[in-house]
Amino acid sequence: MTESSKAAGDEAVEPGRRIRADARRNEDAVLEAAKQVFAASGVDAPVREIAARAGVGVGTLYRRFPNRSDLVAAVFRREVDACAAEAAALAAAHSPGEALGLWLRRYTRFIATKKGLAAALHSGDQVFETLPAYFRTNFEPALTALLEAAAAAGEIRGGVAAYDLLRAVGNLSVASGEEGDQHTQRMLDLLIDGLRYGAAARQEPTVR
Amino acid sequence: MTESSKAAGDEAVEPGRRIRADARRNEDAVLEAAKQVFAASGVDAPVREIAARAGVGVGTLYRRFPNRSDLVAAVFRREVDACAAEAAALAAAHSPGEALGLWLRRYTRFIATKKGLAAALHSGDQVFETLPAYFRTNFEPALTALLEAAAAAGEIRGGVAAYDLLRAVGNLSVASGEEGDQHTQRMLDLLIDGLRYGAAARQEPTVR
Amino acid sequence: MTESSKAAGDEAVEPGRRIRADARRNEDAVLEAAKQVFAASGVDAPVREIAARAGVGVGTLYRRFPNRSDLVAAVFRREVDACAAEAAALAAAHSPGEALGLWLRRYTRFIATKKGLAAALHSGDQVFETLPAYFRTNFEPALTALLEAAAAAGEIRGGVAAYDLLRAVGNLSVASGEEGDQHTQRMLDLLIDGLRYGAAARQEPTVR
Amino acid sequence: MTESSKAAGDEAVEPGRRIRADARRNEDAVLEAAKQVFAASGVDAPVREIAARAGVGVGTLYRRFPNRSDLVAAVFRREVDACAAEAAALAAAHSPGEALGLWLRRYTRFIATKKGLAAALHSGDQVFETLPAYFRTNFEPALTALLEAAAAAGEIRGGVAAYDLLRAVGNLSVASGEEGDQHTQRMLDLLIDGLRYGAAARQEPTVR
DNA sequence: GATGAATGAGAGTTCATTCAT
DNA sequence: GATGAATGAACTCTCATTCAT
Repeated sequence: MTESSKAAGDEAVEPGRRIRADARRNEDAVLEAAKQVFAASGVDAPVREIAARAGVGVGTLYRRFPNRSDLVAAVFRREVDACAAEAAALAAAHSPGEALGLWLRRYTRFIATKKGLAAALHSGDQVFETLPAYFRTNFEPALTALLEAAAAAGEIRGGVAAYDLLRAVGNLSVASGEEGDQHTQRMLDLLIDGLRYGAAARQEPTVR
Repeated sequence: MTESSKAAGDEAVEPGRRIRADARRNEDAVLEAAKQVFAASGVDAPVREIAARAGVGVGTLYRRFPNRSDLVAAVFRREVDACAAEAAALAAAHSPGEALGLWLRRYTRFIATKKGLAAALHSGDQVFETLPAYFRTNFEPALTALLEAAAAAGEIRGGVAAYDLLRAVGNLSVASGEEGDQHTQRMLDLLIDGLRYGAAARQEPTVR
Repeated sequence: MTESSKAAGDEAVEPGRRIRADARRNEDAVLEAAKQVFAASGVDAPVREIAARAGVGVGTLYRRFPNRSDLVAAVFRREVDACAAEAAALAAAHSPGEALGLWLRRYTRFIATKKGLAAALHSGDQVFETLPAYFRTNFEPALTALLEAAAAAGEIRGGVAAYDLLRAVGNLSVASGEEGDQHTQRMLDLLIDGLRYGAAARQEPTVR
Repeated sequence: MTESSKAAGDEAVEPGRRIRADARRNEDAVLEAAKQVFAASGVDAPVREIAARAGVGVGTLYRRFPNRSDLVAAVFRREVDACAAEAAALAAAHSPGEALGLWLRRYTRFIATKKGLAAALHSGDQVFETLPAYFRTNFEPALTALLEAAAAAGEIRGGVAAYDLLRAVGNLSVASGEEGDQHTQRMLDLLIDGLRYGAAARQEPTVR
């Protein structure tokens, strides 16, 4: 691992700085706790509950996330990162078609969580404005890679725009809230079947 | 005791009852106020705000709606009633095709409000459990009537399930939240055009 | 006592209103408690402490005094009222000279309390802007009456401006903070002696 | 263990001691920062603000000043020292009369700051009990020297007690808070003029 | 020794809910 | 019955103080 990679996120800039061990641990704990609490009680859950679950004092939480929106945004980004990162992992461990299907299911679960944040995201808070772009910037390339691999392998048809699929699956997930996950799964399966349909016929380079 | 016909709704019947006039007035005022406040500030809005807008004391509000969920459910039902009732009115005043289009737009506005209640509806509160059934019981017949009339007039194709359409339009409305009403309108127009397509050809009994 | 006197402060405007019995009692209790707590712990004392001493919930306190400055101003006015009102009482019960001396001592104690509010009064809060005028409007006539009576009785010289004396005594009280009340008393006695000096020479017009 | 002479003033003397340079620097920085912050935000200003302005960690501040009162007292003493020290400097650089006037103005500014500390000084904290004596011990000789020099030069009358003048000017400054510095200046000028009055005539030994 | 991350008591403030009038 | 004053639990947020690094 060369120095050039990774760069200096926001530390290591000064040589004397370290201490980060426990600080980093705490930040992780807070984000994980916040994710869980947000999912269980909504983004308006008491700060204390998050702090308690993370095993830190409220002061620690406030130090890192002065506003609730900062915390919400951080949780959102963290989940986007985690979900997007799985695309590569799945691609490495499964056939292109399987990887695509598995990741879309994974993405479905991400959306389920995001639903909880929806109200907050539309609150007009400055902090949230960059989130949609973050969403697209991370998910579009990840899904595009999966789609292209599957298309190249002849497992699905080509010519499907990643963003369209992201939105479609997203809407599906949101809309089926009342029936729960099963409905979403059924619709998702249908969609994937749709992608598969005609895959052979379009084996040849597709021009759209 | 001749005044036994005092109606039966869900109270009265006994002779001693009167006061109904202002009591009913208060209840109406509270529901109307709650609808507005819920739309503006969400279902977690302060009770006081609702009471103030309704021009009653908080005590009065609590007397009729001991729990917030009672009030939320009552508002929901009231809006379902109002929206469903308009179907007949529109059918009487317009051509079948127009009536259908106008009512679907009206229904779209209902959904917009309902969106605000969504979070609460999924809170697990007992009071909310009967709401989906109430929704379907009222809307399905109303829309079915409109559809059948329009089909009979040859303005749209037949064979469309009212519930499917209710859900489809509902999902459309919810999913397009980010782009706003315009998006919903465009999609709704498209849908209605779809219904119109092939109307003539299917004039004869459709076999599916 | 005729109806015309006293007028309707801020109630009785509508016939149906009363309830005020306990509300008034609470307001008095809060003001009295605030006076004591401000004196003991300064105007930044915890709201809870004041509420507890008054025997009311914090909500009650907030209901009447949404901002701390509202409470501070109310306490100030209440003390001005009380102190000014004593002038007439003392005049009725004592000789003009005695009444003057006793009231100035009373005023000295008022200033001692006001000292605690001084910092707050200069905070720039809008609510405090009318206070100096309130101070002068109430105290100047009260002291003027005492001075004129004493001068008319030949007990002190005439020609002393009430406002000058108010400020002089005020400064005296403030400035002697370190030595405490005794110093203030000595200086006040001196001042009163000064008023008496030459009274005889001006005796002429005196009719007792 | 030959370093038994651990002691003397209150540190140093022993060979092992060093670090003094930066330790002293830190203490100075803290006191200077505290002076500014106290003046700007009062003596209840957050510790962090002082530490930040001083460029040290809060831990360092607490090491040297375990209690806030220690810091307040240290600032007070430091300002007394600084103000008193200027007397000699001014005497060396100006005529006796000028030096006196300049120093009294300087003292006026000291009082202005002290006003901010007044509330704290009366808090009953043990640490503050020695402060009045410290005040007098340092200022009285300094002003006495200035007065005597000016009297000897025939620029002012003799027989004025330094302490009386210190109190008089102090009270003037405090009492004129509402009108601001201009009032204080005018009164101070008047006072100095008063000292000058009759200076020549009293050149000879004054009998009081 | 210096640093600043962590802690948590405590203060302000809101608002659901009760209950005297 | 209606009203709204009173209550106090619950929340957010700040900051003095401690202590691991």
